[in-house]
Amino acid sequence: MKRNKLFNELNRLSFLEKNKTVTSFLHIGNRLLEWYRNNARDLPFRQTKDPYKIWICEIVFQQTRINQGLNHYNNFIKRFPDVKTLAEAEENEVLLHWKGLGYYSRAINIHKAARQIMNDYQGIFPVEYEEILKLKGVGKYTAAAISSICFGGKIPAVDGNFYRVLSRLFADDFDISNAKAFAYFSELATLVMPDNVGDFNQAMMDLGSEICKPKNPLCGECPVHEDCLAFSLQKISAYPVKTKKVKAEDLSLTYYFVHRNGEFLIRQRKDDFIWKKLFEFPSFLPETMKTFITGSKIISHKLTHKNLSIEIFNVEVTSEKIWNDFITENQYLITNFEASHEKSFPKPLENYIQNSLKD
DNA sequence: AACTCGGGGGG
DNA sequence: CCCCCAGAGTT
Repeated sequence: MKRNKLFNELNRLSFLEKNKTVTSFLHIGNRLLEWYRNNARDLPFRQTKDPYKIWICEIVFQQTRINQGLNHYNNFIKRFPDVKTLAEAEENEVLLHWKGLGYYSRAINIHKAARQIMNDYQGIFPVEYEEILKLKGVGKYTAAAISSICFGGKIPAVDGNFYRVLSRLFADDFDISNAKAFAYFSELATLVMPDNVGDFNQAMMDLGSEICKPKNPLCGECPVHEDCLAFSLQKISAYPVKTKKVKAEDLSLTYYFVHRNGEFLIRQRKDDFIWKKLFEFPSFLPETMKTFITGSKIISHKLTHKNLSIEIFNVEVTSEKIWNDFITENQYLITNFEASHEKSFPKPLENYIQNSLKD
């Protein structure tokens, strides 16, 4: 049997092996469905099965809380209502709509995938899980979500919510930072999963975010707390188990806010490292221009794996020749405060530009 | 299999 | 200060 094979492979005594008399947990999934029918969050992508909209919302909300991404999702759909519109747009405009949302490769990949759908699938969103999986930026979770919600696919959309809910339900100490966690909890999910997988997947998301929260879960309001082993053991806070910790490293950046008559210089980043293809200020200034520096400001900014210290020098260029030479030699772009709204900047630079207007 | 990619919010 | 979030791509 596939399940036992997986557990043996992992050399681990599962909850199921300790409780061989229990053969099915389907009633849990059914109770979640009933709860979902009465308690589903009212979200703009809940009234549709349009695979385009479900796809966009799944990408937007990867590693992103609903409240943080909701405006971005609505604006994105408003500007790019369908695959064709998105595919025909410029990459920079897609990035602009991602401004401030983070993980910018999502915007680059979403644009590539739109062109994939136009070129490889004649503009028709692929129906099969294996085909959906081929789209740039679409992994196993997102493919399962789209497949189940839009096309009746029977695949659990295992994400952080699944890890948390299932590990608590079964008081399962499988390490979610283990590379096999996805396979393991996918298998566990199938034991609970009813026939309506699309609603089940969304029910698990809502339960995870509204009830079975990482901290201070509302077990008293949980529709399945009577089936929850961690709850009955009063060990909720012990799950999920996660051993791997990533430490943030320190990183210093230097920028020069080079401006003259209300215009300032920018350039576009590469698609590697941080802030892929976002715009930034020059990070180098020749000796001859350093006499134009009038001051500097240090900004602290935290990323998930980096503590940034960004020093931004204010450079007010009073010589038109030096200004023009600097631009042509380095191929910088010229913008101003108004036009800069049309480009996507890293958050700390976006804030700097906003503040520079007040001065 | 491990590492990397943002920004925001909560305790 | 640390943790987490509707994960995926790269090495």
